[in-house]
Formats: sequence, structure tokens, C-alpha cells
Amino acid sequence: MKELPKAYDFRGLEEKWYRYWEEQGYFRPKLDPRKPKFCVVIPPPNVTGSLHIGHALNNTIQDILVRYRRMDGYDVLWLPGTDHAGIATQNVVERELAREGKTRHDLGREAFLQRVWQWKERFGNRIIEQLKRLGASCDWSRLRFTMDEGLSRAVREVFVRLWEEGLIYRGDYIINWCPRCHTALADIEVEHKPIAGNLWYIRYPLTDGSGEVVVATTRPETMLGDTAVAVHPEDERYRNLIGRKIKLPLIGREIPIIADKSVDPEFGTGAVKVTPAHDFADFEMARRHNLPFVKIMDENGRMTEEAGPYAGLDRFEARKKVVADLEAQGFLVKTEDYEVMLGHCYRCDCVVEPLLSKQWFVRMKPLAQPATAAVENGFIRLVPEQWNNLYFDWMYKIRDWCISRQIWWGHRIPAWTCQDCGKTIVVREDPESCPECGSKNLRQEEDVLDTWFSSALWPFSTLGWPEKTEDLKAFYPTSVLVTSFDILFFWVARMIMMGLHFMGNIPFRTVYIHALVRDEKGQKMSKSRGNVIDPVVMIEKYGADALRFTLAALAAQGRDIKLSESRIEGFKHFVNKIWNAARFVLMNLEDYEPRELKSEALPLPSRWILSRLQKTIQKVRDRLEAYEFDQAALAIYHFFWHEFCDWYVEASKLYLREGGEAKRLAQNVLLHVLETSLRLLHPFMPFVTEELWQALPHEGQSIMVAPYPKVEEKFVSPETEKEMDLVREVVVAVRGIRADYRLHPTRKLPVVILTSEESVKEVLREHSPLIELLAGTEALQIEVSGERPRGAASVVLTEAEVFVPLANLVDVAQEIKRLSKEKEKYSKELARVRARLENPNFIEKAPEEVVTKEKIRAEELTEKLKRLEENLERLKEIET
RNA sequence: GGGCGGAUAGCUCAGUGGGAGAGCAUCGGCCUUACAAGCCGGGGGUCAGAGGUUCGAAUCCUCUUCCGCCCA
Repeated sequence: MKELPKAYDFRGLEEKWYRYWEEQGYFRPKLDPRKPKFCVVIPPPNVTGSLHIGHALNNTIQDILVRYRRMDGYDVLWLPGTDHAGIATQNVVERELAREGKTRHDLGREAFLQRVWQWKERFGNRIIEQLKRLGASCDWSRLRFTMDEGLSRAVREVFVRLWEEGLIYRGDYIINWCPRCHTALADIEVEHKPIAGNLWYIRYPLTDGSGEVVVATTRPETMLGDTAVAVHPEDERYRNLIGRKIKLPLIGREIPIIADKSVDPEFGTGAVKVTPAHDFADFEMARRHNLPFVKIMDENGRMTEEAGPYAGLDRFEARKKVVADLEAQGFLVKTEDYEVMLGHCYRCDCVVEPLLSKQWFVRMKPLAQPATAAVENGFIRLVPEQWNNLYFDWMYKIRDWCISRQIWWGHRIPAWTCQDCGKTIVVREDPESCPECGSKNLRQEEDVLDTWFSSALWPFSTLGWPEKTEDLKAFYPTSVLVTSFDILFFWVARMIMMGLHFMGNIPFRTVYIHALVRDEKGQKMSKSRGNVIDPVVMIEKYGADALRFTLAALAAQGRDIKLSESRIEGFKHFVNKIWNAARFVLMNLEDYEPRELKSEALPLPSRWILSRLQKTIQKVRDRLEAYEFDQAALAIYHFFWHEFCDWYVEASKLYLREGGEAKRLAQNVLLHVLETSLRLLHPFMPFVTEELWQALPHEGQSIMVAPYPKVEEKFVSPETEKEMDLVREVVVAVRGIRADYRLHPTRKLPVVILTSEESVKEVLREHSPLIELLAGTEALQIEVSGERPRGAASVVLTEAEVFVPLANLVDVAQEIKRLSKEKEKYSKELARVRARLENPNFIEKAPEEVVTKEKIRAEELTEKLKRLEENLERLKEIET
């Protein structure tokens, strides 16, 4: 057997094994019809992206699920890909152009798109390479991109069908406009943030000169586009003014005073200005009252001709000038400080502008209804289920989805307008002439589709739809989607809608929604805060296994992850622990011969560790099934470190030393438990487990295609565990005395154990060599109802008493103090238990097993106390 | 303003009706040939506050305070 280096060094190993797995084709499904299928589609990262810690968590979880299922006998497909990320990618390339002093308009549409493709070819694979370093076992032979040919065909098919079904329409509506990205945004692409602003009170005179109405506004410049003033119909203050007319200051337009229930009488003066072309609520109000729409601001955020003297001004300059003019002309009543919630572009963070424009929309209600029902009826399960409420809320009040974007990088909308007869043509193949009038003078829509339009099709477009492919048949619906809540609506809800509509079936059965990764103080990680933990740096520093295990161990459901580098370092110690345990086993495999493990032939510690292993396997499987990755990870951690290493490896030294058959059996058990643990750990730590597994005697080509451990009932034994617990208790008791008296670890201590049970005596006698090894004792004496040794330190256990007779070493006063403290603890406990038992209501109403348990406890405590008191008496005799 | 989540050891968090737990940190002792990235032992908590339900509450209900997130 080769000897391993003293410390685990992951450098070089990770690349080596990843290449091996890929070459062996383990990442590809076998398409074996006899095997159950398991499929996960990756949430496609942006091509512009590089791996951040959120990706690391997201993909670690997916890889754990996927490796687990693959080992457990499923035919597994984890389908990877990237997203073309319209606005983000276009921004990146435009910035590059800007450095050359050019704009995309200098290049023109065709050349610009070529340039983006070039950029994608050069840099778009970075995140894929980073995912490989994390260990992601994706089937790279099926790598997709939202703009590739197949997916573009799917997008086109979906668009045309929705148009034919009347679910897509085009029209003039108010939308969120980003003046910097120069495009429309969907409602959910807007982030609302509080901004310190003002509330201006403006005097609007009545046309007949009989008075005035004061309105309050946070956006005075939009008054140029006012087409009404509105009040609440039941507002006594204004009731007599309804229907009368106002002369708009600065530009003199006459506008009516209307009554509308949406007006909040509490806001400002209770009278509000109505600007239908530049405010969402006003837009709705204008439609109800047939008010005209006056567009005073354009797509660049500049004032239009409609703004009269303000035409050409930037929106912020216009505000200043309007306020100044109002003040100069005596229309400004007062100015208050006011915090406004302003929409910001989720891509570039600049203030978005509600704007009236011609856009394409998808009707959401008919699509949302079945998507809501799918979750309500449990066809799709959200985990943790607390997200259901949020999902339903959003689905119930869903509004039509603005899908057109005024950018170039994306799927161009397949709609043409006949320049002669005005017909709109939406077809699967590019048209040559107008089907209505035969004209060849057609113009294609300039806009492209929202990026999320193509990602909404991801679970079936990536499998080959609209073709009827083998993959689609085998893997749709997919099994699990792993994502974070911030794209629940952007993406998940839309996939459900599109999946149901076009596949007639849900896209996935389960949606696992994981936490957000924050820094150690609970703040979001961001470049500007300078608190980002770069997963690639962490991988280089601590290894991918340590990073993965940390993320898994911290991934408790329903709570954000507070990550700090020290946690990763901590779990790297665990990786090293595993390494050294394997190193120990390998160093002791001399003369190894395989044996079939039979419980009855094994000593107590071996039977114990095998039983504990089964419990651990069960727990890990259960927790994985429940998506409780932290619990699964911690179960292995605890078993491996604190049961296998702390107890079994130590105990095994007894048998290894003994030699012969005892040694053979111990070697077999060590190897069995280690090898099984490695398989159990593999989904969490693929690299170190492979390296060690390959170094051990094994069957098969790779741990990643070895079977996932199953519980072997024949090794489960509660009696064995109880016996071993007794031995461990005795060992811990002796160690405690050793520590209290500062006795050197190598000093052998004499020990006397007293018990009233013959069976306890038998167990301890049988395992006295083990106790001597683990506790560092000698001349172990075990008696039933024997004489207490004089001048001994003692510990009272439930079934036995442990004495270390050290006449000249025992500090009697200190020992009395120690025992008195123990006594006090038990007395309090006993008093509580007795009080409970003396309560007739408790005896009567509590379940019987609880009462029985309490009674046993009372007996045990009484017995322990009695012995403690006797020991105290003995000590006091010496003292006097 | 509406909704959701959280408050348990110094820190991060498990625990969801019947003996307050883990990891890390800390303290004491050990270089005991797998591992000092380690081993052994210990200390540390009116489970945010107040009321209620119950034989019994960290756990269920109500209110309060504070923190986070989402929506308007």
C-alpha cells in the first residue's frame, strides 16, 4: 500500500479527476429505458457573467442532487447552458465600443451584432470553465445558448403561436422606460428605492378667476402634460368644484376637475394633478375618464415640443426651471421635504421613466391561471413551501408582460408591417410578400424580445422542442429546478406558464428555492461594498471540496447564508481529517485480506460503528430527499469525525496491534466504513473522495458511478449502541478525572468500577482492554457491590461508579467541592421531576410513556444521588 | 401602508408540546507515530419582553419591541 502525504493537497488533483470523469463520459445520460430518469436544467448564467458565490451555491446544490441520483441508479441529465442576457451583454459591448470612441449606431445593426457574437465567442465561456472547477457534473455535450439556432426556432414558434392565439398584442401603453439603456422594461425589472425628494404645492387657478385648487406633486415638470386635476368624489372640500375648469400655469391649457375614487384624500391637499402619459395611475385614470394623453418627454428623457418653452431640456433641468418659473410667477405655495419611492433600472440603476409608447405585450391572465393551479394543486411543489404565498400573491395580481425591448442584441420580433396596406405579418418563416396585398415592401419590427421570453422556454427548448426529440421524451418534465427566490417571477413562474401552455405539462415537479449568500455581517455582497467572496479564489485557496461542503452545511432552509472565509477554512480542516483517516487506514492495510462482515464475529466497537453507519446513511438519504442539505452534510460530518475518527479509529488500534484474525477483521471494518463514508460524501466533496477511493482497494472505475450507500439492516443494533455507550461513558469519566487532576495523558491510572448489575460488569470486563487503551488505565477492577476505595476521585454514572484511587494525589477538599456541585445539579433535577410526578394532573393527563419515562428518571436520579452522597461521606471521613 | 421571515451560548445557527443542543470561538492539559489543519477535558443560556392556552411552552395563540426582505 502506498503511503499518502501527511496533509491533503488538492492542487492538481481536481483538474485530474474532472478530466477523467469527462473523458469517461460519466456526465452523459445513458438513455437506458430501464432506468428511472432524473433531469435538472441549469439556471443559465449570463454569458457576460463570472462565477459569484450565489452561482457557487446554486450549482453546488444541483451537483449534490445530481451526483446523488446518478450514484443511486438514475439515468441523469444535468443540462447546462448560458443566457444571452440582452441588455447586460449589449451594455458590455457598447462600453467596449465607447473606449474606441464609437457607438453601436456608428457600426449599424448587422455589424454590431457580429461584434457581440465575437465577444461571446471570446469571453462567453468563462463561467462554464468556472463551473467545471467547482466540479459541476453537467453534460457539456448538450450545452445550449438562448440565442443558438434551436432555441431561436423555439422562440419564434412560441411567439407566432401566441400571436395566432391572440395572447400577444401590440399597443400604446404606459411602460417603464430606461433612458440610459434606451429600452422598455417589464414591471419586475424595476427596483423601487426610497429617494429623498420634495413635495411641491402648486396653485392651479380656476378659469373663471373665482378661485384656485392647490395640488401637491413630487414631479412638478410633468405638470406640462397634465390633462386634468382629480379629487376624491366624496371629498367635501372639493365637491362643488367637480366639473369646473382650470387654467394650467405656465402654458395656459384648460383642463377639467374630475372625481375619481383612486385619489387619496390624505395625500397632500387631496387634489392631484393627472398626467396620463407619464404616470401609471394617471394612465389608468385617463382611460376611465377619456382624458387626452400629452407626451411631454421623449425616449432620451428630454422634453418634447409639447412642453412648449421647455422643449429640449433634460428632465432634471426641466424640473428646476419649472419650479423656478412657478415660484417667480407666484404659483408655488410651498415646498416640503418628502421621501419618494423611485423606480430604478435593475441593469443600470438609473431612474426609470413611466412613458407612453408602442410596445408588444403577452396577455398573462389566461397563462397565469393554470400556472397558479399547478402549484395550488400540488403538481409543482415549492420547497420551502413558505414561498407559495408570494407566488400566489404575484400570480393573482399579475399584469400583462411587456416583452419588447428597444435594443439590438436578442431575438428580433418576427413581425413585419406591410408598407403599402399596413397589415401586420407574424410568421414562422421570413415573408417575401404581404399575404394581403402582395406587396414586397415589408418592414420588420426593430425591437427584440425580453431575454426572459427565451428563458421561459428553457426546460423544453433545451431538450430540442419544437422537434420531438428523444431527450424531450425522456426528460420532460424535468425533476427539480434549483434557484433563488429573486427570479421566482422573472423566470420560474414564466417557465411554468409556458411549459403548461406549450408542452401541456409542468416543466418540473419541484422547485427548490435556496438562500441568498450574504457576507458575515448579513449584508448583500457587492463590488461597491468590497465584501465579495470570490468562489474561484476560495477554490484556489481551500479547494473546491471545502467550498462546496461549506455552502451545503450552511444551506439551512428559509434563512440567508452568512458566509465568511473562516467558515470555508474550518471545513477545509474536515477535508483534511478525512484525508488523514484514510491515510491511517492505508498505513494499516498490511496483510489485508477481504472478509465478509458478520456482526456476530465482530467485537463491540466494530458492531457499534457499523450500526452507527447505517443510522447515518438513513439520515443522509432522508435529509437529501427533504432538500435539507445542511442536515445531510452535518450528519456525515458528525459521524465521520466524532464517531468514526474519535472512537472507532482509536479502538481499532487495539485489534490492529493484536494481529491475526482480529487485525484482519478490523482492517475490513475500517475499510468498509471508510469506503462507504466516501461514497456517502461524494456528492458533497467529489474530488477528495475520488482521490481516496482510488487509493483504496475498490471495485469499479470511479466513485462517481459507484452505488450510493444503502442501509444494511443486519448491522443495525440498538443493543450494541447501548453497550458501547456504557463503555464510552466509563472512558469519558476517567478522562474527566485525569483532566481535573492534571494527570499526564501517558500516565496509566488504576481504576475501580462498581456496579450493581452483573450484566454491566460482564460488558465492562469483556471490554476492559478497550477501556484501558482509550482511557489510559491499568489494573482495571470491576466489582458488583464491592467496597469503595478510600481516597479516590469518583464519577457516578447511571449504571456504574468509576473510582480512580489516588490516595496521595487526591485533593480531598477539591474532590468534595466537585462532588457537591454534581450533587446540587442532580438534586435540582430530581426536585423538578418529583414535582411533576406529584402533580395528579400530570399522572392523569400526560401520555403514559411520558409518565413512565419520568418515573425511570426519578429512580435513576435517586440512585445516583445516593451514591454521590455515600462517596461524599467517604471523603469527609478522610478529611477529618 | 400591506405581506412574509427572524430574535436560542461570544459568533453562526439546529431544535416546533414532554430531560436546552451543534459548529466555530474561548479556557485548561497534551507534539499519545492518521491528523497541532490535531487529541483530551471544561466553562458559558431567566430560549427578545408581556400576557394567554396546557398537567407541561424555546416550541401553540395574542400583543409589544427590535432586525431583515418583498410589494404598494
